Amino acid sequence: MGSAKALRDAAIDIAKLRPLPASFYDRDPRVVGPALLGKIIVRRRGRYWMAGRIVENEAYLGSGDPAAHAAAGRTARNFVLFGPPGRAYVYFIYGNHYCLNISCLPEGQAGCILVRALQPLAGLERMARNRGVDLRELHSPARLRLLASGPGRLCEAFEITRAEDNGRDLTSPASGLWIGDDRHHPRNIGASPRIGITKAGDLPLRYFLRDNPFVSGPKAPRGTR
DNA sequence: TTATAGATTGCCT
DNA sequence: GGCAATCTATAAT
Repeated sequence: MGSAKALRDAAIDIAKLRPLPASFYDRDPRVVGPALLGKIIVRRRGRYWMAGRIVENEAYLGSGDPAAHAAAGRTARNFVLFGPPGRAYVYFIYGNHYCLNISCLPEGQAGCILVRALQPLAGLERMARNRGVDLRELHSPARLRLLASGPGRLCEAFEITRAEDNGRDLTSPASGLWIGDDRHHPRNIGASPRIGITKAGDLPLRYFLRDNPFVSGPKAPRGTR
């Protein structure tokens, strides 16, 4: 199968991956967002594992960003945002979906990156099972986009939940959910307003890889700049 | 191919 | 009680 070959190819790359240190995230989200494009999220579940390249994300600032969950201050829901950098902030939305964020800035300062879309690299069969996608249709580009193109979709594909993953340290492979640097530095980064928010909708804080087919949205990336 | 509504839970006011 | 950093099915073009 082609997907089996893709898994083997990706396995070689994953072995070389080095986890991004906490210092990587200890910066302004507007810096971390573009820097995270091209980086690889790895999920290990026992002897199974999955990996995907970050192709789209959004920056949320602390105070001064009315669209951020941290805008109203620290609560039981968002306390991870005020903790150390490089931790998973997972929240539940619209009664159906989880979304994965990564805390930025030093402890005491809120700010994060919302991961919006991944390009599946390894473990495609398990992602397909998690997402209810027919394994026999994974050769179709349109079907592949259903795996992890969208913040809710990628959490379902990677088995990310608030109960299990909120607060998880993403800088250590031992945690089973971490982000690696393959030293691939993409060019051609686009920016646009953030998706699905009602406040501060004009700020261009959404970052994506231009021309990458796994960026979320009906077809082409909405907005450019 | 695009537009619209419905689902469904938990957080915050 | 209202609403949300979404996704899917269904309808209409």
